[in-house]
Amino acid sequence: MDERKKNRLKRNLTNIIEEEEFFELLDSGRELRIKLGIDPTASLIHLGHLVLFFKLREFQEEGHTVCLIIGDFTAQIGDPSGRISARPKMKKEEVRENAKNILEKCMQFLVKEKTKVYYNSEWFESMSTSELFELFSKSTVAKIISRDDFKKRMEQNEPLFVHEFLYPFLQAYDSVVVRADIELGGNDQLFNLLLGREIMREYGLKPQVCITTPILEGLDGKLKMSKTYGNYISPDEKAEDIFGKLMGVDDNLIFKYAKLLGRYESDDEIEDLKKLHPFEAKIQIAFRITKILKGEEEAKRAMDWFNKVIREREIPEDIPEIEANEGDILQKVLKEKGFIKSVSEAIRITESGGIYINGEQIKEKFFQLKKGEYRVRIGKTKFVRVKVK
RNA sequence: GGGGAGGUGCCGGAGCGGUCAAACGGGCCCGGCUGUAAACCGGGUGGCCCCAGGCCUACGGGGGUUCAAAUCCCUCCCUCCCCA
Repeated sequence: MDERKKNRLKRNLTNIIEEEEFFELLDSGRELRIKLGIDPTASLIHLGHLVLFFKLREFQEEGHTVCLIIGDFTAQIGDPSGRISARPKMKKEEVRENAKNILEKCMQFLVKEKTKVYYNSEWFESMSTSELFELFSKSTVAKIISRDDFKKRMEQNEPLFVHEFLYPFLQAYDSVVVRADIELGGNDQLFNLLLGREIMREYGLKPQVCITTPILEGLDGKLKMSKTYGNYISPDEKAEDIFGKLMGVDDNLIFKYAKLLGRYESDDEIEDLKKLHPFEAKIQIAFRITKILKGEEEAKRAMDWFNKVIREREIPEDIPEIEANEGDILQKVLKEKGFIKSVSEAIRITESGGIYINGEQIKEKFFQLKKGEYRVRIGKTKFVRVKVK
């Protein structure tokens, strides 16, 4: 395999264990099996997942096969990686439903013919207790608790449940079942991946190579992007929201987004972006990522929307319309129609100057509607047309 | 099995008989500024009532003491630590 291709596969990886083995595999000319496990703990995917999918896709483009493991069994246990508290256990039906959605979404970014899908309930549901204990006997307690996040939990007197403690074994066993050549994961998965390597060896298999991608920080700029933290961008969202949220990413962090999600050829391009005015750079990156997710047309529309609605504060044409009667209180109408969650909230927003009628800020806590048509803005991004009879 | 600590709003974390819809921080919302839904600054942040005021629900669950409880007592559930 030529250097350029190798470098592409190697780009954006934080760990390759072991690098020598990695290149040996690539040079072998074999069609490799690249494993990625996803626990369907939520039914959506976000940019954090996409970092992984984009990497997998690069392997597929070189002719390799992706072994996608839907952790429908492990989702019920909950991966403790990087978490300070235990994940609530999930119901089977919920997991099944999530699994279906997740899979569908994954496939939008992967090459179908080069993807093998496995559900780990296939082997764990029917595993006998003796087989299970056989698996647990392959490593030691000392080894497992040496994990950083486990140590932290214990130091901070946070509960660490036994099922969480055992989780890594199950993930490792997945690798045994699918005979992975390489397992990909986020950087915080490194421990789990490495255990897979060891466990495979214990089962007499050739140990997998472990590769990791950087953790993508969410919109808050601090925590890992995830659904539970609510700091995510999902490709399912409207182009406008994706674009807008990207524009809200911290000026410095956006370059990481560009690097991991922008599908640039090399880091030189990222360096060039950094030379631009921060705003200009962010616009370009937001556009590029939105385009990758939603296509050029929608990306253009989103950028246009951003310029008009957010920057110029124009009221968009295409807004929801509701009806009201003369004499109704605007704030109450907005609550009833679901634009604001409570009347108290509506009044609060009014008091802080967040409600505009036809472009003019209103001050009345109880704004009485007269006949006519009003274009109402609530805060920066919510609009309604109110028709009063 | 024994001993100790603790469970508070979206989250972290004060409060330990009234002045508590609950300090402080984070998050979120609104506003200002601007180059953006960045950064920074200011304000707000249970619900209901046309609301400078009033009412209703809230401090793990249930019960009790008291004019009055997040704060005291009983009981149940949950977590952490130490010893065995």
